Amino acid sequence: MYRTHTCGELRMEHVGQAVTLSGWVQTVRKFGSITFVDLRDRYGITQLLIGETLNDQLDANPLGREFVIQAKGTVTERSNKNKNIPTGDVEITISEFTILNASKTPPFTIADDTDGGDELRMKYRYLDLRRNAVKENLILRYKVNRAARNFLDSKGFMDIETPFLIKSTPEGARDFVVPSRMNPNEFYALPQSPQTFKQLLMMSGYDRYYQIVKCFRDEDLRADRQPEFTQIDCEMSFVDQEDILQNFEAMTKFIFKEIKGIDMTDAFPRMTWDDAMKYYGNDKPDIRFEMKLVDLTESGRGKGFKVFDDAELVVAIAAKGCSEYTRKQLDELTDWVKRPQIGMTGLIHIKYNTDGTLKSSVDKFFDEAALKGFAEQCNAQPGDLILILAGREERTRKAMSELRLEMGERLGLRDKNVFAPLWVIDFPLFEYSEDDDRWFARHHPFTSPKPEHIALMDDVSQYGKIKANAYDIVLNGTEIGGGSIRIFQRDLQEKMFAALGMSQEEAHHKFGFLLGAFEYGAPPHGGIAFGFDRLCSLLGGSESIRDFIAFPKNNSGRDVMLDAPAEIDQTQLDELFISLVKPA
RNA sequence: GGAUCGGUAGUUCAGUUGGUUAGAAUGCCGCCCUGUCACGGCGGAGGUCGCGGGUUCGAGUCCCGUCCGGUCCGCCA
Repeated sequence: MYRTHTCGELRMEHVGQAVTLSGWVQTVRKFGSITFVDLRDRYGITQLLIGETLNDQLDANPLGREFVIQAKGTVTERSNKNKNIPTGDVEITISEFTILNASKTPPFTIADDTDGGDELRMKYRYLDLRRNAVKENLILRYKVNRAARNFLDSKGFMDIETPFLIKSTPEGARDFVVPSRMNPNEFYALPQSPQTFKQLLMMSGYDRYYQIVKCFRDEDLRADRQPEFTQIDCEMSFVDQEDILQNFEAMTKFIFKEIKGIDMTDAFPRMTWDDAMKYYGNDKPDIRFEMKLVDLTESGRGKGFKVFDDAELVVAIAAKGCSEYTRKQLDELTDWVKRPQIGMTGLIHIKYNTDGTLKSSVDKFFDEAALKGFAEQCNAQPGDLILILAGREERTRKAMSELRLEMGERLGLRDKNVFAPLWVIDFPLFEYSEDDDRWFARHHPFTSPKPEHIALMDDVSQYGKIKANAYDIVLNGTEIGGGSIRIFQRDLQEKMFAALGMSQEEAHHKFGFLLGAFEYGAPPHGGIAFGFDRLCSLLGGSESIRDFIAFPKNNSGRDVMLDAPAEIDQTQLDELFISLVKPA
């Protein structure tokens, strides 16, 4: 038997017991004839006391960091207790120890405050995973997983697996593809989500389905995006949008209660997509703070200020208590909006001084009364700073959305420990792409239009006005989930494909299985999918989902530990009838 | 595809307008130490300054290219 206890469980009540522990050497502290060893495993750290009688063995086989050892001894009360660790009242007086495996000196210290940089920790991820900080994140992930399953199980949802080797779909993200050896020159695709399968399961009568499942999208990465990621994927039959919102609001509350002990008693606020865009400039508002966007396009015109007169959009925010900003701070903000990622040409400010006077960078064009008018529109108070951007509508709204978040950050209004959920509803069904000169499904092609908007589908000029029964759940400015009520009638689905520029033949070729299924009794249904990794990172207070994935990939989609992706043998290529073309 | 920041000892970093032998902390090795828990004391080893080219009497430092990593834009139904 390698161990009788773990390194995290011995207490005063165990004093006198003979125990055997196995684990990793965290540190060795030698004092001449006695030696202290901190022994670590997943459960904690226990101090070993190696006395004089074992000195010869210790001298012959010195212990180093990360050696795996087994130690036998007696639980003893410490003379000097350590209040910082749960096992700090006791130590094990060792009578016998065995080195099970030696270790090289690790490239970085396995400690809460490691000295290792990201790159090194990723290369030696198996060592990084020994660290408390990372371990706690994986434990959190496991707990969120359990909580979601417990909730869904209790509501009668059934976990059903769906295949990973499927067919490439035309819309959406780029697919990862897998060549088929048995079907030369043909490829599987890895699922971007189990979307069509879960709909088919509804048609098969499994009216409450869920899966915590990997999805794959071959797009460029970010701190919160991985090429393979995990969704809590759900679908329900015989439900309308309200049923789904209620059910998954309850699930979110359950998870917060289980994981954070937070009671979210109030109903989640709901905001239409139109309002989200208007007041926050994006479809995932961070509502931990107000600072809403105010449209000054009309009121700014006609005063001879060319920047406003020529702008498609003039938009402002009022930053609370920032009227004392210095020239330097304002210049810095101006540089911030001029960065290529934001792409504005300038920033206009109005200081609403505490004495009630107004001072702006455009005094030449706007008198005190006009400035006061702006201030009133922005609901600004003396002491506030009004920031204004003007230009092309889409870019300007986006830039102001970013500036709002930046100001929120600077003013400390984005507290990680405050959780502000909301539903964004009534998304547009379609989105126009200038590049492709055609309409795309904003959510996906299976999303149902609002019934009262179905008639508009006959007129392309009205496409922009059609709203969908689609919804996102947003937490602190991050989309943590989204879904829709689906189309379940063949004719409407065909209409949808047609609207997306797909010929009847093409639609049948790509989605014939789904259209066919609609003809054999498809129930009304809808669902939602939560971004599991993001949810975990939010609950764990981190910006990066990589911290919550045991073996994540880097920015370039590489696994630096495995050094994947990698070339494959010519034999393998031959089997797959694949020949390679060198990139230009 | 683009922007931006970084790459110097095992590790985390410093390194001035280009100028003597490239430093610190920590880790590692050796010796000492019976109550430490960030142990302590003394001593020691440890460098292809990412790589290639250029400018210069002289490059860690300046220029060009390239590779690697972080963050972001585009992209991600």
